[in-house]
Amino acid sequence: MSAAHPTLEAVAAHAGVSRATVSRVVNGTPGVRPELREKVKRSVAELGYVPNSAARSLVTRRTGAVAVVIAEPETRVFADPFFARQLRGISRELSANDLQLLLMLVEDDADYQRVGRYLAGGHVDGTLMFSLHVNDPLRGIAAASGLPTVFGGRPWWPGWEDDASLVYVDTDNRDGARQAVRHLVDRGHRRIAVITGPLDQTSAVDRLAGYCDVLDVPEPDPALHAHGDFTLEGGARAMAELLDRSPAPDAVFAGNDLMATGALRTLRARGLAVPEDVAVVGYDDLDPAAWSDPPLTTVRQDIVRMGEIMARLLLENLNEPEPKARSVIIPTELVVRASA
Amino acid sequence: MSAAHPTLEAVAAHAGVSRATVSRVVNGTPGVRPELREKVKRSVAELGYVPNSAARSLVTRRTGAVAVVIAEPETRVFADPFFARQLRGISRELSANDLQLLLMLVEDDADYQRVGRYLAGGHVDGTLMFSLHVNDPLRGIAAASGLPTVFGGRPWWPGWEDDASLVYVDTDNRDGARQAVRHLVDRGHRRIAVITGPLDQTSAVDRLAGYCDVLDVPEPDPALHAHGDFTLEGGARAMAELLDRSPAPDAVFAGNDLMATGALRTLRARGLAVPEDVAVVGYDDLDPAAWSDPPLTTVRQDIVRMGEIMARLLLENLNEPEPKARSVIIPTELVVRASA
DNA sequence: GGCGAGTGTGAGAGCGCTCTCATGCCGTGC
DNA sequence: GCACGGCATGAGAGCGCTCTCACACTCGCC
Repeated sequence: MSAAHPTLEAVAAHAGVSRATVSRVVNGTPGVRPELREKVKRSVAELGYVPNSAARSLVTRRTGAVAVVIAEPETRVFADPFFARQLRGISRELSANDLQLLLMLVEDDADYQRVGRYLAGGHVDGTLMFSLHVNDPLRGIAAASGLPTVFGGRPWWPGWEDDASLVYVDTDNRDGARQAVRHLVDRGHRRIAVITGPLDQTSAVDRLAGYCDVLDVPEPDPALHAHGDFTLEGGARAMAELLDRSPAPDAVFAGNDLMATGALRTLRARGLAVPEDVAVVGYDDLDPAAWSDPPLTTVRQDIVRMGEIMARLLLENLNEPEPKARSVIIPTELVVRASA
Repeated sequence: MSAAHPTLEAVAAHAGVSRATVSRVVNGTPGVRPELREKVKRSVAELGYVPNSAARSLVTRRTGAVAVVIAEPETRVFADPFFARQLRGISRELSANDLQLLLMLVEDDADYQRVGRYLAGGHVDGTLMFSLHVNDPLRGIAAASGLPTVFGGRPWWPGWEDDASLVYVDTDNRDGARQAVRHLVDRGHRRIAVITGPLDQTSAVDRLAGYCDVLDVPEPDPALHAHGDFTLEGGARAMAELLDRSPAPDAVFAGNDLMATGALRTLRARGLAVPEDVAVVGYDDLDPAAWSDPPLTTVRQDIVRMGEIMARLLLENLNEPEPKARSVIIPTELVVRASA
């Protein structure tokens, strides 16, 4: 509990130099004689000096903080460790660059307004935004704030492709789906069905597109397409629907592991063997995928890395006034287990 | 992209009053004629004035930010939506009070140092800390920072019970376990086994204590006690161990849902019926508990609320120089499903 | 030996705000 | 009619820092 917080002034007096010199040493600005530099450093250590960030950012116009805005429905945030992983990656990268992570969870309209005001108030240097909503206000909020922004997940609003200043990071959902479906094709499956997630989310849409790519169709055969909602129950229900059609599919690509697990449940209930009667592939490779019975063949995406890259892109934009960072798509990888 | 950020000065000029008056209006300080107050408010709105927090906190010595420090092994943070929920609760409460949430994830020793320096630097008004580690450095870091601090989860270090200034929030693990085991007893089970989590975590220890309470023993019967690690595999293994002893248990209380699910798997593999041959109770009531086969009887804890209460206690300590907030234990609730 | 270039250091202004204190105005009471 | 208390307002200092600019000093060169 040293004597409160010493100021620059105090350190300067202690070291017998001017405030300016101490400032230079503290900030690593060149142009200070090495011996003086050492002396100042000793004083800093001795007094336990820590710069006052408020005073600093008052003059530098830099806050040293980045806002992470998450506008997701509860379900999604809680359903999987997605955000925990993402935050881990972001946190790593930011703290390596001495930036603070300000977390803003938005739930209702009032939150959007609060976030908007806060960002416009210049309390942070940049933002990282997460949202799946088709036409989320975050896009406008980010623009209005004038802050460098990186989006998590491919955005989806009218004309986004033409917005050259837009930077986002996403995993390669489309290619992941391609790998999954190609695997099924390679195993000799002919009637490959698809259970899609909510088609107002880019991840679900892109995975469906990958499925179509491999089968070389513009749209899925309605007989082989069932709609799920990324939940286990939805997957179970969709699988039941598919089985009730004839001829029944001999393989299923589910939009995520949860739905794949639901499908497995339905198959077991009907006495069908996996993968002999029906092969199943999931998506995400969350822990439960390996625990399912049989263990799930699925697509893995590196979420921690996605967070790191988002932070890194933002850092680039922070330092260059002219944003030159471009969006990044993170590759995905098929993990083959017993279910297909 | 309005004309940069107007200052107090600008608003004052626009409204034809002094800086001091604008400040009074912005901060809601009484003693301004209503009509003047209105006029100033109009100017604020018109110019889109937002106070500069750096300048403000430079003079008030308040930062308007709270650090949330999470020092948890990856596994734990990712294994369940615990922290997402927790953060949701904290975030709600903080933003309702116009406080920012600064998230600090600590992974290695360097992180501890960084956090220590940061907190000691007075960049935040208070901290919320999470750690399960027996002797986590966070305790010392919190003390050294001199900041109001609330811990998440019962702390566990020598002499913590005598530390009157300590404030923590936890769920009532012990009573939750009591409810679970009492339920098994009430159903007529006689040989009730327990699968514990890692006994260097308070939650695992407290749940074991609740088990002992109901059975009225100082320690679990070694024949009925197996060690797990809060993972599915661990639960499966522990269940196998228990079944290999004789006489085998007719019920199992697992320290969490993951281990309970593992136990179910082993039981199914051995052709035993649940709950007829062996009843199973879990703990946590995460989503997968309801999806298991059969659905898990388990203990629910209100994690969002835990976060809210942590934030609320911190707020009290922030405003009262003399900490008077006391720790809070959140009640738990048994959820009866098919497994017991 | 004098001059310019180069380098290291200090003085001082000012970032935007809060808050104390002085000032001015009104109404009340004798 | 004058003194006084109370209330609304403004002037100004100062929070701790950065950064520009002026100054001092050293060196090399003609």
